[in-house]
Amino acid sequence: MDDTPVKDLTEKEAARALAQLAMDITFHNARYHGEDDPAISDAAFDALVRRNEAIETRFPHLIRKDSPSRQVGAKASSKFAKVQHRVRMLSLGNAFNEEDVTEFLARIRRFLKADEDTQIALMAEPKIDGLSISLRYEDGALVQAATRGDGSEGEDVTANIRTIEEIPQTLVGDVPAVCEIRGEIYMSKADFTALNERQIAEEKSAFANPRNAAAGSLRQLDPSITASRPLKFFAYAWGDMSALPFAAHSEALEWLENLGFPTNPLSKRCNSVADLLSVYKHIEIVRGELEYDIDGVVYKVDDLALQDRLGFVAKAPRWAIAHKFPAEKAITVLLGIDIQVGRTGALTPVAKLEPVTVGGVVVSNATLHNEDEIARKDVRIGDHVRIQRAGDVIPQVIEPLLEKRPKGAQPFEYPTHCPVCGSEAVREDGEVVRRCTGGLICNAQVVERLKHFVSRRAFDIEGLGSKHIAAFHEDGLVQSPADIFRIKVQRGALDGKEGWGDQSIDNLISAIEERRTIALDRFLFGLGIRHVGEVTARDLAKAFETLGAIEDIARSEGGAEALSDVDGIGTVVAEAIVAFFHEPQNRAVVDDLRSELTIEPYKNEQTGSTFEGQTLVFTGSLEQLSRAEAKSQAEKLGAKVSGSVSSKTSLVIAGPGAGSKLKKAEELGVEVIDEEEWIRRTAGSLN
DNA sequence: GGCCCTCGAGTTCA
DNA sequence: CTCGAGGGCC
Repeated sequence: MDDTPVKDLTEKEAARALAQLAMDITFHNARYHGEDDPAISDAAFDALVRRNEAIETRFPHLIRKDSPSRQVGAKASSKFAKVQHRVRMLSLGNAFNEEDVTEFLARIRRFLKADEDTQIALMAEPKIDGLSISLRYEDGALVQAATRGDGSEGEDVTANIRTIEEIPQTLVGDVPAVCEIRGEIYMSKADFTALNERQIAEEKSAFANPRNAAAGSLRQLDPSITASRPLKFFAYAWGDMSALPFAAHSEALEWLENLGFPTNPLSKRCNSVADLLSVYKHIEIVRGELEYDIDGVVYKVDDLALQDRLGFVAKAPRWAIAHKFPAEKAITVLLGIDIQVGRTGALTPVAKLEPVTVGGVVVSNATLHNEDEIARKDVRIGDHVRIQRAGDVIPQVIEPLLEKRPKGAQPFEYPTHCPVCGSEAVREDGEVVRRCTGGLICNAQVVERLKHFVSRRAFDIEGLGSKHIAAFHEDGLVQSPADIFRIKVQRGALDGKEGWGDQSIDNLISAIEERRTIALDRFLFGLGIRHVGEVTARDLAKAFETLGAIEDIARSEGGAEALSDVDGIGTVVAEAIVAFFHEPQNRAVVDDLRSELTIEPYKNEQTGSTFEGQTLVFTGSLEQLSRAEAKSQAEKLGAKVSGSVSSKTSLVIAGPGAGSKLKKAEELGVEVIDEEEWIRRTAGSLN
């Protein structure tokens, strides 16, 4: 401990000292409470606390939010603070067999326009079954640890992470000013078993598997409990970095190791599908002997420059994939088949199962997808069925065991009417899904739409989850989405209701108020227009920028064509949008919402590029770039990519074999360039 | 007209 | 996570 007398500290030194003290005290506190051997003596610990107090007394304006003096007796905050990830935390696509892996590499080659002879190095590493975490170091000091959450926003678990021995509190040596190190927190199998024995001895409930034990341990509000749980860590990725001191994934792993982070010893560099598969097989063989659970092997393109070119698809990178081990299977009895009604009226069958443990989790429901699926598999109520957890998560019925079929078991008769509102349920030509035609008279549809409206990717109103919104609808408090924003006015209706105290009502109301201003893309997604999901909603917002513009287009003559000019929107989606905005009930809902809300126009990113705001059309074949890559480049530069040439088109990039689009561009006098020129013009602005 | 890639809409359990 | 279907290229 620095022992400069408090009175001699400059403000800057004091601030730094407080930061360090906050860290140290939290750490030692956890050690003290959680382990038999505290790292320092009680006297030394007291000295830290006293010094912290003294500095705070002298510089009250420097008291930190995470000051230990505030935390004493104040750990009751029921949740962890939210943390925005500066760089999204990824999820991965999956491969389930060798064919998928071959296809993964073929896709990469296609995208990069690399032929068979070009070697693309990849890293293969075990996929640890734990929890992803992001550790932020500033000037070498661990300042924040956040869970993955939904990938863009996680929870602050810094205090708990500080109790994990394997995670360095400081990075020594010449490291970038900002380093976000990412990896997996896990609990070893042996520690898990021991923990469960302890839990049982203390008459507490046991954890289902090491992953849950690790998750439960990390999400403790009291870091001392986390400290008592033997959590471990493997580093394998990074987020926000002020500089990248490596150019390949393999180099990154070495760098991480040199900084003192545990990295997985089974990671291996590969040059072909065959290499990848042999690593996979090896890991599969040693899997049982590893001291931690893994659920597959991750393959990543090694070269970061190539990763950068490959970019992302929705939430997953094109340059990585998880090759999953075969799912664990189990046999149980099909007790019944429930029919659920979704927000679009889709009737979905759900299998009710005799509870059974699969992959460490008790499963009692499984999806049956649709009518045809039940017929194809010929599963009947009363059958013994084989089930598995697909990708180790979602339970699914694989097949019935015919030899065990009870006598008289009848094929399942799919309902032709909605089980909720009784309206007819029909299958459109060529569609697999049977839908309730009740529309807004169907309670199930109304409730599901409301749930969608408040869901995380739409309005995301904290404290107003699907259960609450369903209850509010049941009570007649919320009929249509806009009613949510009028709850404040009727707060009396909530008074005295079970589970709603003054404080929780206040919290709910302020959470609702927070969403009274909403981004256009979230708003559009929340409306639940058929075929308009998160991505299409963003594309629409990007293309038209305001709700008014979208409504005008949709209601105008030829609106569907105008909409389908947007890349990614075709006739079916365009017509769904047009239909939505013509339907009087929907218009009423939208107008009602508009009177309650401030809808923020979409701000197209300022990239400073000359292509910003332009509409580009690629036509003909491209020789150096793949179309997908060209498109992602254009978008990176803030341009829109359209599929057809119109008066709004700013530039056409034409390759050999261009036909009608090129002709039209010439007619309209739109500038046309070739691929070479495109590459030249974009060269400086892409990194 | 067929194929590939993406997206939407459905799903479970802790 | 999976499936089906829409969009767009070839």
